[in-house]
Amino acid sequence: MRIATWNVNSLRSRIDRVEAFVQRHEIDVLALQETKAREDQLPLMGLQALGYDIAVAGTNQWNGVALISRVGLDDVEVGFPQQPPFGDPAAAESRAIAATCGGVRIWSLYIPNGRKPDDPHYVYKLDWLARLRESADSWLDGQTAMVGDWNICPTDDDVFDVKQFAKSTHVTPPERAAFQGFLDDGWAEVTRAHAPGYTYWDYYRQRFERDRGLKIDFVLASPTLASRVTGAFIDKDERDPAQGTGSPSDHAPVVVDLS
DNA sequence: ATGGTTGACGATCAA
Repeated sequence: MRIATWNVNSLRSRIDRVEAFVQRHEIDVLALQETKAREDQLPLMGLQALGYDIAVAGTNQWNGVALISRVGLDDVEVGFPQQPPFGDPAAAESRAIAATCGGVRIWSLYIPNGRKPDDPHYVYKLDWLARLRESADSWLDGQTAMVGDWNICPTDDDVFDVKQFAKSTHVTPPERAAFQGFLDDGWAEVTRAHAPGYTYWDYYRQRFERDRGLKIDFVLASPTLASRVTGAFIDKDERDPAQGTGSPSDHAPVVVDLS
């Protein structure tokens, strides 16, 4: 089975790319983030015609997650819709959706960005991660994957220039500790060993062309699922403005193969 | 410190 995760930065504007991507790589399950639309706005007929079932969560233009599967899509669950403490409904919505696909429980996650370390959204990010970790502990026994945009660079190697991020989110010790907490609990990050390199490049300053990016998209697997991983790769072509139709997402998809 | 780019119920905000 082949699964993938992709922060698509608007599913409406990227639907042609998504359809081409799942066909090109014969993807069985695709987790999407930043879909940026309600389900009734999404042109999903093409994916359905290709044999995919679709589950969508999200109602605003910033967040939104989805799961697309051609190997079953059962027991769909929308997770962690709690309001942030400062009461910003836009930040609260639709950051997690789960389904069982081909016997694997898959969570598509869009961890809160945090904006700035002194912003209330940063507190919300850490709180959200703590809540996810609490729930995730009970999922370790199964064949479970938590995939998506974690908005954390776990190591200095995951940032093109650490000095430039001195006053930024994604690299602060509390964020890294939050990520490490999942690993301490027994989750395995299964993409890094097979697929080094960045997964995100900002749109401006020709960051992609100069390979000045971040590694923030990860697949965390429960022990039994991790033992099934045979490979992984980052589809950098999908981030290349010179390839495909229209502008690319600022993230590249990450693909993982399971035995 | 600022700017640069992209997307969306666009006249700014979020990333």
